[in-house]
Amino acid sequence: MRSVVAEHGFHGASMSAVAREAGVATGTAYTHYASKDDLVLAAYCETKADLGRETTSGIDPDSPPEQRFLTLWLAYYDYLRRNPDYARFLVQVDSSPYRGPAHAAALADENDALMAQVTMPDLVALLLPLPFDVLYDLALGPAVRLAAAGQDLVPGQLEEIAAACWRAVTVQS
Amino acid sequence: MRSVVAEHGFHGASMSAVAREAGVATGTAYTHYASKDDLVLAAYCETKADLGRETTSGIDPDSPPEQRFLTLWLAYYDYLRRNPDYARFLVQVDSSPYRGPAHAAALADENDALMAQVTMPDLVALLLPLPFDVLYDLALGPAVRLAAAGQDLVPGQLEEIAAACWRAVTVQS
DNA sequence: TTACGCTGAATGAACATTCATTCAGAGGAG
DNA sequence: CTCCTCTGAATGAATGTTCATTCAGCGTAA
Repeated sequence: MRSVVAEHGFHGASMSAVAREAGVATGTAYTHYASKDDLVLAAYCETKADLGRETTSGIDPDSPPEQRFLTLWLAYYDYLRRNPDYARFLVQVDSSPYRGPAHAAALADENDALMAQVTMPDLVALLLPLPFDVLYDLALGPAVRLAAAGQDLVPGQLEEIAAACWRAVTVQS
Repeated sequence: MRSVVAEHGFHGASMSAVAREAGVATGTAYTHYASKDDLVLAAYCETKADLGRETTSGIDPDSPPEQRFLTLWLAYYDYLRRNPDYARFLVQVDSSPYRGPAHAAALADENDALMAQVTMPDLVALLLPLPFDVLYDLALGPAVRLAAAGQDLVPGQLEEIAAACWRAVTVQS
């Protein structure tokens, strides 16, 4: 599902196309998922969970909030740059009507390593008083979209952009 | 088309739904547009053209580049905040497979007031050497997505975010 | 043998597109 | 003015296609 949506959008992501890509028969999808929506949501949750796990594991919990954010941002970009289909899938879900249900399902999953990171009080204290979705869009959203665009950036640029994202969502001292 | 896509996504945007929203019969759409894709592209071009025109008219060409950018950014947000359907439509096109054709069609339209603004040499000299799409995503993309989210921001926050966008796409002195 | 997951053709709903038909109104003749 | 004809945009039911979903049956493992 992630590959087909990444390549052809939700338009071109028929269940038969998804099953073909997965190397199984059309009906097999329905032995694992109740419906197409269910499959989309499951793919979203799985992707977000993997992403959260992979990108938070290398963060030193004792470093200052800005440092933790920058490490997370770069890990986000790096993981999605290596899995561009995931990035393109996430971007499309997040700007479609699946966005609401998908976020709800992802939160319900819990065990979210990313959530644990971004709700640490010393970091929260620095954030602008905006809804979580808006903060995400401004802070980590650019990493996802940059990776989805498939544009290679030199390391120095990446860090500049990550720093700009940090400034965008924190109160300026 | 813009309203229906904004509300229900490309999924829910059947030609009959679009025609109903427009208050005409299904077939009438085809007396004006060759196909559904043609209608989507036309809606995108029209929206982008309106947006460019409305948001660049108040810019003082003699002010410094950063000032011009900030004025443009705030006008962008303001116009789309007043037309949230446009914002939601643009966001969905820009992360779908329509993105490529839509950008090509919008550029072919020319007469683009926005293009004239962002290709002024004194501004270009300050920008990071990145593809135009990437710069747009980092610089004005947040204004579109913020407006699409429908979140009201206090003026001070807006200007902070606009400034962060400027820093994200320009070389840091 | 049973049990079970996988298969892919079959099904009916929904879709984009077409086209025979309608009809408001423009324009010319008387 | 009235009457008649013509025009072409608008109509919406009909068409053929594609889709999500189902299910009877197949192969395999125990």
